[in-house]
Amino acid sequence: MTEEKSLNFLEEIIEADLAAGKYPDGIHTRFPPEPNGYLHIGHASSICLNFGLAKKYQGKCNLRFDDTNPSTEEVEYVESIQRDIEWLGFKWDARYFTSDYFETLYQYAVQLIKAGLAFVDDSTAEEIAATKGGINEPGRNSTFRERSVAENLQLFEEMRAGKYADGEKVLRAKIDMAHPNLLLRDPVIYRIKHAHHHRTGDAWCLYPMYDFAHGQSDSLEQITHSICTLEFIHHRPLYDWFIQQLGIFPSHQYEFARRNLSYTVMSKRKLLQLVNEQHVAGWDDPRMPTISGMRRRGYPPQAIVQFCETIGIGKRENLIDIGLLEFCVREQLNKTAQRAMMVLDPVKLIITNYPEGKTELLEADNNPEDPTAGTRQIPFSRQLWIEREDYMDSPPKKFFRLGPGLMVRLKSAYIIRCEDVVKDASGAIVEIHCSYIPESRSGSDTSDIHVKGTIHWVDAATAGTATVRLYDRLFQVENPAVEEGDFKAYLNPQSLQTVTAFIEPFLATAQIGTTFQALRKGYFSVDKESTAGHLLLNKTVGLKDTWAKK
RNA sequence: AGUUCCAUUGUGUAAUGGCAGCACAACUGAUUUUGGUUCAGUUAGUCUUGGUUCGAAUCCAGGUGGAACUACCA
Repeated sequence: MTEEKSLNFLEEIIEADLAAGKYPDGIHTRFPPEPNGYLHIGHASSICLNFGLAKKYQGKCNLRFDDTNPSTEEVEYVESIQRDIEWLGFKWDARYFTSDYFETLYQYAVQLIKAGLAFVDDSTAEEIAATKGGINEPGRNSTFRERSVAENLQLFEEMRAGKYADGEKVLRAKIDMAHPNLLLRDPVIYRIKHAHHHRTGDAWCLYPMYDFAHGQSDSLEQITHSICTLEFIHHRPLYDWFIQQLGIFPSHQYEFARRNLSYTVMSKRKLLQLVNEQHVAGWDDPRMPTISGMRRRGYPPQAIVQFCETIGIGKRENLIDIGLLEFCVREQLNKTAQRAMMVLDPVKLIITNYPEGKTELLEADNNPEDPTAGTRQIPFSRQLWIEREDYMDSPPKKFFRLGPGLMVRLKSAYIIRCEDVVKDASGAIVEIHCSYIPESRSGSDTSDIHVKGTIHWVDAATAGTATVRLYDRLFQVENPAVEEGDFKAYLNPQSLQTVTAFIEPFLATAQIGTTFQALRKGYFSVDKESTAGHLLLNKTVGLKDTWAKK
């Protein structure tokens, strides 16, 4: 018996269906984004679920763009969505657009009209809302509800032909105005919209509503398991009703709880607002919870997939600790990232007993977690840059760095002892003077001195510079969505800080998109706007820091 | 208030009538030329009240708490 991973509730349903022989041709899922925004980490969860389930059970998964609302949908979004799915490592079996089915859907509507199950309503949107009733009162039938089939057919045809203005008429399903589920109170299924569609152009001025398009599209593609988020649970009776009345392939809808991440927002409306009002630099700003933002920040796709698998799926409200995502990112990067030294907040360190003008090359591991990564050589000389926070005038106990008389090892180099500091008029430290121990050279240390701390450094003579964007959480509160007032009031003003850092020489040629670990400081990724003469880095995530916590 | 859904350590998720487990987080300790990694360990949970049962996180009933629904958005 091998150890078996427990099943989530969807896997259980699928295995039961398969065991019952319901789907001899295998299961078929789909990922159905609306091309009206960029994909975010919540979508990644759905992508992993739909594509993952298809793969696990040797089924198929389609990509279908749910493009029934031309006023918000754009080609730019279609392209970004495809790019993101591919980057995550998934391949769709077929790609469709709901707009591919516009003619079929129109014929389905005609079929409903003929069966006396749909009617053209001349009421305004306000009138329809007013007669809808509420959660505690039934709605009232529209005065147009009893039009003849012939009249409905003719009016619907005229609607398609463009005879009416936006909002003048709608097609509604005829179900039950007293139904406790508000969605079944004669829902609107077609509305007039004289708008240019990104794919069908001006061929239509009539567009189906989600409820009249989604289930039928699933059915046309023979989707067996149509997985969506919890808020669609009330739509399921409608989904089933259309399929049943139309007598088409019975796809079934299943719902799971959307994933929420702490310290960010996940609604496309809010993300769009952040972009439009320039609180961030764009959909792919590294602070955004979008797939493209995470890619630009340096998150490896495997980390996102691992995260989605780790959090699993369920049906309850949730707020997942962003720390878990960061753990997954570190876990992936730790195994693969090139190591390098970079000083973010520099202070000059002078090794007083090291000869002026001398430079030697020292050997350093490219990745201690991966012996095959080899080593590289880094220059070392009398003047170095070290991190300002690695020195303290009066250090507390257990501060394993520099202070008056204290010793540390310079990573891959020598052990040094702090002898003196030079301060300016305001008392700020301008230079730290140390002596080094020649026989403590890394790899051939015969000094027999053991120090607690090791710090990173960069040779001042050969250092390059880089502009580094340090990112922090986008919001100051755990769950901006539930706070009072405008969610933007909770944005973290410190979410982006830019510094100029010193880097060891080889980093200057780092390619766009590569992510490396700056020793002791975290992971950094070369931004797409980086140029040969000007290195631009994004902080991907810091290292776990058990010292800073104290 | 009507309908629907949900409730397991701080967070997320398992246990499908039979030992409440896993991951993250937190905390100890060991190792470490990254206060990283790795390793060993600790803390901490079944919303509540009844019922069924030899036995309930699981089944039933009531309560409590939370969420969703009243767009010509998806």
